[in-house]
Amino acid sequence: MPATSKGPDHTGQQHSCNDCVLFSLCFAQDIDPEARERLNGVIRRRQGVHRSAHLHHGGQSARQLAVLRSGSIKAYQVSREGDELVTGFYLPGDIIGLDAFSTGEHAGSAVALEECRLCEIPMADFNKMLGESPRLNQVMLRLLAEEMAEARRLLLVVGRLDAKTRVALFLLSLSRRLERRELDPDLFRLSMDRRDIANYLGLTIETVSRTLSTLQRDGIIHVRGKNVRILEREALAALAQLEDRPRSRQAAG
Amino acid sequence: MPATSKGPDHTGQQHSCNDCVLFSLCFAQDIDPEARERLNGVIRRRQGVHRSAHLHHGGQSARQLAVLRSGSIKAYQVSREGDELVTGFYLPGDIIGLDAFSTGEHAGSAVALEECRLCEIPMADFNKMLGESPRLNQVMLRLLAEEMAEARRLLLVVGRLDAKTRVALFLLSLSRRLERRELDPDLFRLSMDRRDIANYLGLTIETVSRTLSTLQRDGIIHVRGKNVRILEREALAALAQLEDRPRSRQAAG
DNA sequence: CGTCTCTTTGAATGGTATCAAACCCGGTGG
DNA sequence: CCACCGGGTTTGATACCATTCAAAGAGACG
Repeated sequence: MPATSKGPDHTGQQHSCNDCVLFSLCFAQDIDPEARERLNGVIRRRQGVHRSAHLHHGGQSARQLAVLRSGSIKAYQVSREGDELVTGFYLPGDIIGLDAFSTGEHAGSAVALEECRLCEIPMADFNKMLGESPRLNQVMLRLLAEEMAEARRLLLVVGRLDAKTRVALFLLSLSRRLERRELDPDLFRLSMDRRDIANYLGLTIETVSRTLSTLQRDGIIHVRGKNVRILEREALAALAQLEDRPRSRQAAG
Repeated sequence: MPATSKGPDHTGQQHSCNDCVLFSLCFAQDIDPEARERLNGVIRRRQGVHRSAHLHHGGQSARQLAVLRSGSIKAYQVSREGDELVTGFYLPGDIIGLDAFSTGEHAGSAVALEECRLCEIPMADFNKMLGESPRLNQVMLRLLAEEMAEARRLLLVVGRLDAKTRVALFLLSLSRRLERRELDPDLFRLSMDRRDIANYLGLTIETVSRTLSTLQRDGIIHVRGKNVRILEREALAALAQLEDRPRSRQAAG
């Protein structure tokens, strides 16, 4: 039990993963209790990470791994020409910084979309733990493979589906993730702006806006600025799934 | 030194990674000599994998990890609707089956595009080795992170660039990979058909064909069926890089 | 020398980008 | 309190590129 008698999370004061409200979402649940104990010793709780603050930039050598505790974060990469490619959005419980595992340098950047709190694990400590715990390694492999699968899904969405389907999938995906975090899956706030959504989906701002307007006109959702309410989940899911799909042909072989 | 006095690779008879001509490309170069020794004990050399033969199907539980020794392989996933999504092409030295690390089941399928030879490592043996060698784990993490980076690159290509740029990038990428394998980077054969290329790039067969024709008409490449010769690498690279980039380019559905 | 598949080419359609302008909203200062 | 901003968002008109539909050409193989 926590030594502090305060609430388990709102204070940001608890010092053990075991007491964390996010425990069931965090990778810490999957490692041995002893490893978790060690983790507690090296984790730095950080709060007050404000909007537009960067967790890391692409190319930077990775100083730590982070788990998001509250708020939301945008992951993106910058091409040589200077334009941005949004690769994903992190929600509480998500782990940030896996992209540095290949080279030791971050492949992309991560920036807070709103006020955030984090658990940071210094890379040196983490690497030491990796060297000693095969179990932890396997958990990391699994997480990376999952992120991989996510990237592949996005590939399908971005490369092959029409605008309406992309937006529908985006909303549903977000809704599902919120639900897993025991938040309202039908009424939520988009912490990213239209530009980020458009970039993420491989569309333009105007198309995203138009598509949202269309969905609203059809009574499927209600949008007002960043606030979204899903009115007809069925209809949205229908759009996302069997919207007459362009291209994509059958397999050979 | 090999006991057999034949050539190092063409026979497929050598029984040690140390003698393999692909050693410098293979992940085996990165692990401890002892681990490599153990690897040699469990590796199954397999040849005569013919065109259209599957290495594994999506959903199948992973029986082994494989390293491609010769030939080429197509990786793809199948959606519920039955259509195929080509996620990549493997060349000699590439490792196949990392997608099974999250669930133990393959996320996608892999099929030979031509006659292939492989080194197969039974999953049971490999997992045991993983449990004992943190170094091997790290190598796997790195490989997975690299495949991840590759997927992200593809995301950029498929979701945002116009057809000409996509095709140019595809050709250049292939060319570079061949060069690393000490093959001619300017004259090669596409082992995949137009449908696979189109699917991989998120385009239609016709568009790929037309684009290749245009590149030929402009004197940048020479194409005849599956055979490609790069005539003006500079021009091709120019197309791939600073082709006036739309904010996002996506086509009709 | 047919037949099948893959590839190329042509013409028309259509979805999305683009260009442009209005709108909304929070913040600021008069 | 209101006018004035400036950013983000929405809406409209048009252009363009890739898809689609259609058909001819080229290879592989019996």
